[in-house]
Amino acid sequence: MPYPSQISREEIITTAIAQIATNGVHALSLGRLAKTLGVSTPSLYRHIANKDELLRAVNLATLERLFAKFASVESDLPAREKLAAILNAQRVFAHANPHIYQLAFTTPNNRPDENLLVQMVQPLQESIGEIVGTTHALAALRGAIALVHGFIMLELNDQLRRGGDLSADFQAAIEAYLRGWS
Amino acid sequence: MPYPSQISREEIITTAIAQIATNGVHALSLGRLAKTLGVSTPSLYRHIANKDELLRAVNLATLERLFAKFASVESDLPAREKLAAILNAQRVFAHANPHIYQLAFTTPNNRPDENLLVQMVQPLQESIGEIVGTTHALAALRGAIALVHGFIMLELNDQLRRGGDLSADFQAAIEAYLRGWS
DNA sequence: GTCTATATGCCGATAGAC
DNA sequence: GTCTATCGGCATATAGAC
Repeated sequence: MPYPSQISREEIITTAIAQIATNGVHALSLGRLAKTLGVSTPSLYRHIANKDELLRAVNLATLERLFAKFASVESDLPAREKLAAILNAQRVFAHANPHIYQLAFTTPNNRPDENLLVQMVQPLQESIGEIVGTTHALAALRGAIALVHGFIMLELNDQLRRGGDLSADFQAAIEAYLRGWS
Repeated sequence: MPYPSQISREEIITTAIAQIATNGVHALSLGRLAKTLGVSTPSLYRHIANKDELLRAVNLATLERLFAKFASVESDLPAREKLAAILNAQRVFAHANPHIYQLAFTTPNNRPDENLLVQMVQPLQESIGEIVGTTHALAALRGAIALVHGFIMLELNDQLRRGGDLSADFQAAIEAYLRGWS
């Protein structure tokens, strides 16, 4: 038995996610990844095309996890509460997985499939539609996502440093935004 | 005249900005930068401490340029129009300088001085205060910046791909947000 | 104090043997 | 499907000429 290692693509992706999660994307090198898995660097290329393709797989896994959080929000809540719960779930997820979250939304190369994204925001769009009506649903949806994503990005990059209760400000901003559409 | 090159720190920063602006941060290497300037790589270290310090200088220049755009907005406009003009100026700047803009707001290492940022958003904060009152000024300011920054980030990373008029949606979202605070 | 020349040790990636 | 060997490029650092 000359080469007993027998590595799998899933293993590679999982380990890559773990390394990114702890120290950021820059901490992920194929050399370190291979060493952690107990194989040599070139062996990885039997399972992944290159580093970009690996990152694309990482981002797909991230979006599926976030999507699952959206889908698990109590579906028979009033539209406004359900919407608030979804938007809050995104922020909670981002704070629990800061490096992973930012990687998924800021790398233009590793963009996932469009259909997945549309499917992902489906629960969001439905709740928004109930509140603002179908005419302005897309604009209102884009603004809501922008508000949530922008707040998260500013927080994760330490750009909101003037004290106060950031969670309270987040809630207040969302409530104001939705009030404005009513 | 053995060493006629006579390079300056300003030249280095300006050239670095140009290289980042055309092809992104990843396109900036000190080797290429030195070659463009007609000197060897180690020569750069006489003017900059390292690459991170250079990027910090680049980001400072970016924020000063953006700050200038804010300050040049007609100051005797009604608060609401002035605020809309400032927020729109940020989006225009970001689209004109996508790589530079994202670098300035997404790298945790190269964060600029806090005082500068506070000073930068001064015109913004004043307009917001006039509209929503001083009690909620900070929360409203954070939400406004989050909405604008988030929309920009989603646009620049090609995450808003379902057609429609993105500029119109941007304006509508901001108007709704401000309405909600009134 | 400015430059050049040179060196170390990473990185992603490829070729070819087993 | 794994390995060894190797490539070019990268950031960084030091020695020494002028």
